[in-house]
Amino acid sequence: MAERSQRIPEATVARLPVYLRALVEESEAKASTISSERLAELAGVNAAKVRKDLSYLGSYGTRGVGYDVEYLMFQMSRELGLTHDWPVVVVGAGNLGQALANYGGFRDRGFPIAALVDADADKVGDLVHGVEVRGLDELPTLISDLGHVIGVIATPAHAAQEVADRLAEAGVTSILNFAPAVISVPEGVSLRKVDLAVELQILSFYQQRREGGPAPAEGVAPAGPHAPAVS
Amino acid sequence: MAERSQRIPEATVARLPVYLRALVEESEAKASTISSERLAELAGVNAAKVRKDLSYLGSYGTRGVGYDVEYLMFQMSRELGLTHDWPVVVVGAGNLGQALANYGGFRDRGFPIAALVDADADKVGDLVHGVEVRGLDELPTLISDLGHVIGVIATPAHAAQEVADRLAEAGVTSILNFAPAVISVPEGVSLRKVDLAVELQILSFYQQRREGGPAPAEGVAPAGPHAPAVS
DNA sequence: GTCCGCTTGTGAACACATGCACGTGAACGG
DNA sequence: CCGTTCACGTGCATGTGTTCACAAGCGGAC
Repeated sequence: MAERSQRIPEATVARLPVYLRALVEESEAKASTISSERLAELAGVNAAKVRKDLSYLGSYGTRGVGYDVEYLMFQMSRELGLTHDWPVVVVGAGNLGQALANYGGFRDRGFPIAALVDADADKVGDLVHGVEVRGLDELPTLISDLGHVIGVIATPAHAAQEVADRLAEAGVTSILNFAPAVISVPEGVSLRKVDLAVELQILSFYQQRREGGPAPAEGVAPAGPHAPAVS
Repeated sequence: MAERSQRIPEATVARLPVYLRALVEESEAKASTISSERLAELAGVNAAKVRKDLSYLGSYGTRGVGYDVEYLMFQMSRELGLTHDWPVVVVGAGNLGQALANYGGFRDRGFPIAALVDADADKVGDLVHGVEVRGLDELPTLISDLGHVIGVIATPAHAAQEVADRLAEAGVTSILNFAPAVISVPEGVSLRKVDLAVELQILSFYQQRREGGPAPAEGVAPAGPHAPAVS
């Protein structure tokens, strides 16, 4: 097993970081081995899923015993590409962009904020948590200096697609989009999105269901004063 | 059809807000009808999926023509429970909590920040974007005053589970968790999570794959420069 | 050396989601 | 009034993900 190039299902990939975090906790608690059941509890999933997920990485467990915490952590970090830091370039120095730069959690987890970029000339030169804001046209230089980076889009929606284009053009192949807009990227570029308003709306859907289904208003003309503008 | 209580698949629910946003854009562009193909383009999915998703809401389209933009927006808002505002209570007035309070995008979309809560007595009383920071023990009062709210956890990981417990106890049934921790909630409470570090780690996985698979280090310690890019 | 209990690893069944392909019904032109 | 065109709605096949259940294998006891 441990077929190096075997494809790992997307759903599994998304859970690996959660397992890793649980392993770190368990490691700090001085545990040397961990069972799939315990790991499942910490990760909030069921044990069978843990075993299947881990089996994609290889047969790193010992029957009757469990998994060696340190060894599994190491293998998982390696698989996730976390054996070295990935510099992060944040585009958009507004509220969110600044909050991201201020948040120390990224550096601690191997994702140092290497640059903060904004289109607004007034912001260029400002210092945010020790990082100087750069102009948007410096992007290509920055990125070729830094090597492989992860690009984060924290701009208003209307600017998101252009920023994505520029990032891709500059050679960035991993992009995390916080802007509330659907953007497209060339083949070979990974894109993930985090849309806070969408998350709230999904919660709204389920809450409203629990309360007895959609409002009864049925039939009549679409015109009239209805829902608040939701964009 | 249009069976009110028919279950809508989770994957579909997660796309509805994206469709809604696209519809708002299209509406602002003065379009009165829209085809599944156009909507698919705007939402970044394929047309068959759009039609299947919309069919769960009811047969609101017209064959040969498309969907009436305004009417569909209305029905979708209703289904998502967006016909009225949902006040949001943010717990944790650190970096992220303050950024959320400052971000105007939520209010515009029907999710006004109604309260900001923190355990740190030094922060209580501060004003953040016009919202006064309250103490954690005021939570029950706040929530019973506000009615149905959405709770947002923006605390450090170690505090997340306790905050979730307190929110649930106070009657909150929709929680969005930003803390990098797995938390559990009672039956009947919806929980969604946004974990920025996890997103970055997922991107790291795919980027590292593109570069030629995990570092070869099989036996022991990591370290050392990794494989060159293989594009 | 053998047995026993424990936990992994995985085949198979099931559930869920996606995408195709085509039937269906509405609008419109002649 | 009929035929053509268009785009929706949906049955079906395919693919992806989850869960169950159990054989296989390891470690420890004796």
